[in-house]
Amino acid sequence: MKGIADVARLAGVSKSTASRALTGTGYVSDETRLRVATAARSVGYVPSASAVSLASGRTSTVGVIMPGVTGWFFAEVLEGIQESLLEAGLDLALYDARVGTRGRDRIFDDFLARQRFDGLIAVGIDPEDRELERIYALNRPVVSIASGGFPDDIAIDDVDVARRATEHLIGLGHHHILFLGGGDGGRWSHVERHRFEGYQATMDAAGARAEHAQCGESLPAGYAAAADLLSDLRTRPTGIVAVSDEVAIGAIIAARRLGIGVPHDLSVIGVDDHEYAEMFSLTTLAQDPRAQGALAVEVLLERLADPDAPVPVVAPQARLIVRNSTAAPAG
Amino acid sequence: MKGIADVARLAGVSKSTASRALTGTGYVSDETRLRVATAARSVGYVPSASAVSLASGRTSTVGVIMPGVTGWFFAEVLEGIQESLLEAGLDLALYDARVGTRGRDRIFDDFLARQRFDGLIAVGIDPEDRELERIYALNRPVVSIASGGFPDDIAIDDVDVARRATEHLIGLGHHHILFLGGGDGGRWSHVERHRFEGYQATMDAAGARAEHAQCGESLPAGYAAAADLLSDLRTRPTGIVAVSDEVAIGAIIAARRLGIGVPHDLSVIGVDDHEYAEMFSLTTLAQDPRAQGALAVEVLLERLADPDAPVPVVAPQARLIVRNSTAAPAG
DNA sequence: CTGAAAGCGCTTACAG
DNA sequence: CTGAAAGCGCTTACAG
Repeated sequence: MKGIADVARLAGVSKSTASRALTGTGYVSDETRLRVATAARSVGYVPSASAVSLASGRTSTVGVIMPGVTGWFFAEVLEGIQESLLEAGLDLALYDARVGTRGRDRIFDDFLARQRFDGLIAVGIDPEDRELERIYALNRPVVSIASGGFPDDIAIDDVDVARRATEHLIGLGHHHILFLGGGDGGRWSHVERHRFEGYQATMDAAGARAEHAQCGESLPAGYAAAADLLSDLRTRPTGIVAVSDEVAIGAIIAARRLGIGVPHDLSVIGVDDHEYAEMFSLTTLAQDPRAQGALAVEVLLERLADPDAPVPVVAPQARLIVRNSTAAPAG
Repeated sequence: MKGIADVARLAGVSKSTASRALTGTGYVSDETRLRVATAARSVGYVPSASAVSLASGRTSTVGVIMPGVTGWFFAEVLEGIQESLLEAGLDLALYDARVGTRGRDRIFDDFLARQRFDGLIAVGIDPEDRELERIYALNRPVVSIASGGFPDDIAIDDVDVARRATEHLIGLGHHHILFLGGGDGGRWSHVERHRFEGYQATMDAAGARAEHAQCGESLPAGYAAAADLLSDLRTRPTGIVAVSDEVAIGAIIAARRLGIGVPHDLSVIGVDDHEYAEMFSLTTLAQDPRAQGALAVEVLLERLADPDAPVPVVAPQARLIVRNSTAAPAG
């Protein structure tokens, strides 16, 4: 392990000058800078991360907290974040705070307090009050994606998205439209809640009756819930607004199993533009979670550079992609 | 920010004693230990991670390097690792080294060298020679899961797993069995290669002709490849050994679309026991990636505690789960 | 069992 | 533009 002292000696300068040359901070003559850089390269100098952190107060790492990495949205966001971070030369500390786990409590009680990061990106964590307090107590820049409780949240307008999805079905002539998603185990995430509200308001405005079937946030959950509600011919809707593409695709698979044609007998619309959306011809409101992750990094870096300058967040837009899972109702 | 000096002062001891009491290292009287602990709690003492690292040489973080977090296997492994790490009080530094990205090169060239971790877990990275060298140059404990190139890899026996899958179909009376997976874009991962070998050897032994269709490692890829190869009646196999459940499920969906009954007209067997396996009644060889992640952490911690004691790795076992995607061939 | 002192490897005012 | 010195906040021999 060669240290900065070795570099300095080799370049014939002091450690201070070597440090300034290497970090690009403070005045150094071009000639000296070059000599130091050459020396650093020739000894294979890699600064000690802990020494840099201790002396400078900066960790060069960003913390990411999310409730699991298993869902499509979270995995995509995480990759988007990671990609931008690698580009910026920053490390990523992952905190997987799945709801209801002991690990989540430990993260909020112990891990965050260690402050092994300069800033934090919170994704879809729907924090409880005490969790939010823990985060603010860090007194570090925080950027949130699709999370309740934070200002300037990076997220598509979930109310509007559900409104557009519902209007799409109404525009096709549907009246009996059901909202599938949310309320699983009595819990609603912020995202689920907002999407349901958008659906409900649109149905109200159209003079149609809102109807809800609860459902977990996964493809098998959508499958199970849809299999259930579609099996009764009398109560079967002609259209489903699904809280997400995973749920929508589960519903499509269930419908096919029951011999219910999509879109002939049943229209299904989702939100996301999931990796599988195309192969299921799913009409959906596309969002780009990877880009949201990249945006979060960008905003965080600006806040890190200047904590006082308010960085305005441009809200990501959802885009309607009409495929072949929606059509006018039969008859 | 209260430091250890504050704790020491409050407890009426020296910093050295406070440190020993807090870290549990070296002799301290029980009474002193208690007083220090109380003092630490009362001031809300949290040790500075960088100071601890610099002084002790330990980072209390584990690096995890994997080619993306998007696949089922990787996401599950990652959650298994994270859970165990949280339990052990260790941080997780994630390095997402997707094949062919600039990020991957930066990880191997720059990020790893910073050594911001005490040990590394490599998951499914199929390292090139120079990448492997970079890792060994770190001179830190490394544990690998489902990766080529490392000794003591934690993985199910992929050759054997494919053998068992193939024998399952042969035992049901199938002769025309195709292997779906691997070779996408000319690339074979170690896992794909091994599974194909197990399939091939079993077919050879049974005097049947091995047949391969290349396919990427995802559900839509399995769907597309299967849609292709199943559409020609004359060449259609009666059984498919899929490289993974995602590919197998894609194939099942494709078969259904084409009106090919599973398992009546086509048997499909996978490997994994994916989250969706049950809803597709998929016969598969189950593995538990979450447990593999936990095992990797366990092994790594032992190696960290005593780098010389060779820690034997108990290979995870795959378990055949017969569901309803496989049956005797029709006719 | 405890404390004084050195040291981990950098960065950062400060003086020149 | 450069260097000497202090300091970041701990841990760890070492002496007692």
